[in-house]
Amino acid sequence: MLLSGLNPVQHGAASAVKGPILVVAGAGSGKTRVLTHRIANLVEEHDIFPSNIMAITFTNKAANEMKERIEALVGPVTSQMWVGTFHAICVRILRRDGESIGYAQDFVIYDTSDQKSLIKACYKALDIDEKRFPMKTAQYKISGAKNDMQTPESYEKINEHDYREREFIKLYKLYQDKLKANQAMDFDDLLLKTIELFKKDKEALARYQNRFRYIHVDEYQDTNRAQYELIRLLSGLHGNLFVVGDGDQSIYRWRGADIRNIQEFEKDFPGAQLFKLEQNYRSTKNILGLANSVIKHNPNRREKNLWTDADDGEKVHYHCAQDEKDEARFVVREMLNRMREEHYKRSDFAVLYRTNAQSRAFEDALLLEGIPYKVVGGAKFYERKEIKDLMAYLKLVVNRFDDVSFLRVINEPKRSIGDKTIEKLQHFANERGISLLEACGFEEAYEGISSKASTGLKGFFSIIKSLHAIVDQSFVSVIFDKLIEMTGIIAGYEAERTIEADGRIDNIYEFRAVIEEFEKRSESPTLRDFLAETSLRSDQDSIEDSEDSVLLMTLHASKGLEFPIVFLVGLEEQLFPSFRSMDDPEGLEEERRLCYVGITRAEKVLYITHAKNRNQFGRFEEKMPSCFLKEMDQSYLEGYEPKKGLTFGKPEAKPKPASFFGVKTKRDTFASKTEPSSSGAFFSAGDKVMHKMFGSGMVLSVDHAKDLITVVFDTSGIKKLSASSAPLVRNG
DNA sequence: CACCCCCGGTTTTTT
DNA sequence: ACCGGGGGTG
Repeated sequence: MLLSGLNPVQHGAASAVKGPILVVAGAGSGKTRVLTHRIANLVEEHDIFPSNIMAITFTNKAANEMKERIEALVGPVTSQMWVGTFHAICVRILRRDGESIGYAQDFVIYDTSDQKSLIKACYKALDIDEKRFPMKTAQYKISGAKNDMQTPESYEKINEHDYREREFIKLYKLYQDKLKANQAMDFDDLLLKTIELFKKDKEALARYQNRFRYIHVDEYQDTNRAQYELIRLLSGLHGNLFVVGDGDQSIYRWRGADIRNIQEFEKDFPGAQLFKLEQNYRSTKNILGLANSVIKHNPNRREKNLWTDADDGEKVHYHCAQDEKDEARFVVREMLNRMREEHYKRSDFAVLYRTNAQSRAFEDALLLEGIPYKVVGGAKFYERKEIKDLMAYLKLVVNRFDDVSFLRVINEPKRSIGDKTIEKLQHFANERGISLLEACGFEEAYEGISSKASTGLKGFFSIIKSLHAIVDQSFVSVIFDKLIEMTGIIAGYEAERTIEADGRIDNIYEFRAVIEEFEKRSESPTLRDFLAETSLRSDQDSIEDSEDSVLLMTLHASKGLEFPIVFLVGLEEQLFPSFRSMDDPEGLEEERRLCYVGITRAEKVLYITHAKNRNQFGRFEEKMPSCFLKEMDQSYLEGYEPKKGLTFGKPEAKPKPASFFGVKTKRDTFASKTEPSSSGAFFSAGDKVMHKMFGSGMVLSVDHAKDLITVVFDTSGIKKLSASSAPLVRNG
């Protein structure tokens, strides 16, 4: 009954119970359906306790959706299941059992920027020249070593005769020691430390093996060695491992994902059953045909024949634009037409690109037409300085050993504490083998430190101490409010009286709203859990289903999603495929898989565009069409005339000077002011205005330097628009 | 000794 | 956007 809606292969996969099972699931073939039905089936038909089930997903959003879909099938059974990402599940395990490997419950998680700060401190201690050995390289190498499950010790053994590696080995060792001293783990550590725990503490391993008798892994093609090892350990006793994936959609090789995991599953887990889902339920024949024609250029892939019953649909639309602005204008024009003539909603559209920097042109074009949009990832909320500062404060409240966070906020806001004071404090802490925060608790630490700086340090210490005292019995929002009050952070920004500072205040309030939302939703609304959840948020997690906005995102961020109409943009050599991947064949294959992922996100309509000229790396460059365009089977395309498409005309507009990162330079601002503005209207705060999409509203602020106007609309809320060109008129 | 302003460098993809 | 360095000020 439960499985009656499935096709025969789906049915076979979902009804299998014991042993290792591999489901090779082509794009849009209903893999989530199979996963949810299989879990529902275990509970309903085989009386497996929900608490014996674990499911590992790629994002938290996917985890929540999976729970909802299981409950829709068999009722409220998921509260005892563990459904989450690898990282979230590891945190859960380490919170309970991390003590066996020397980590207290209150360890903190370092994101990439905390990691960078720590590496910086190591550079200083080891006197490594950043110019000779860039920090980025070090960061990349450390992560690479960890993804390959190399500890500093094992890495040293392998490379002991390579003198060029000596410096890195020292760095890696010190980095790891400092993480431990700070009671912190980076993203990779979450996996490695869990493995370390299981290898060291057999009793703990047996407990988890006995509890999780049925383990599921989604997106198996993107697991790395550590993740592979982890599920091997977890499933080692009962051997019921159900993995789902598609080698053609493996796009995280650069992050350590090992495509061999899925290619060699049957070797790794003898006796595995294999199911191949090849019927696509998502896309039209034209879209699917195009996707197949691209991916077949990859050698070394498991042969697969994805097919569909769906209609041919429209041919895939190809458009060659003059430059990135023209490309964006074309895309937005098509959206407006489709909305007007075919009544598509804004949320039916997605623009997918290779690099985050490409979003700018589309944002500008959408802003101009007043179409609400959301950029997934990109300039991230949690990477804003004020948010990172607050996170650092909160981390320190939980974990007094966290020197990285201490250094970040000890002088934020200004407390007259500079390099010299820090040096003295650091010296004192080093001598005693204690953390910087702990050092603040010793009278002797203040010797030789000016009274001004001492006052600052003591004030800071007492804030953290008093918050730490209430951390276990207070709501996060209460701790947060006290923090804001005691540090005077908002008061400080208010005193600045600049638009920039006002923006920061807005962000802080938004952060507070995030906390409240967390408190309402979470089963365990502790500060510790809030910090972990926030650190492990994925970009996809921020997509809200209810919001009717056009979505802009990278191809990587689009993994697992689908949209009625997709614009796959920027198909140019050096951009997509990326210039960094061109020198190695495996890199190019991964770019091709990325292209395949992009095409197969589309349900009904797909547009593919490229620009003849593009501002890239601050230069206006002529671009060649992507090799992927040439690989596409032309019979699925419309508007692509190879000869015409391949010849270049002179760029229409005179190249403008580069403005790096899309931030408008002074020169740009000047230019835009002298150009005739479409509305010509000048607004000021308090003006009542009318907008053609958002209706009536009131101007909150105008920033001429950034050409931004902030308006609160009666029905659509607060929007930031282009001051010179948004379709706004004064109203009354 | 701390603070402030200006400038230059940095983005392929991310948990 | 953010970070760090350099140089001037208090």
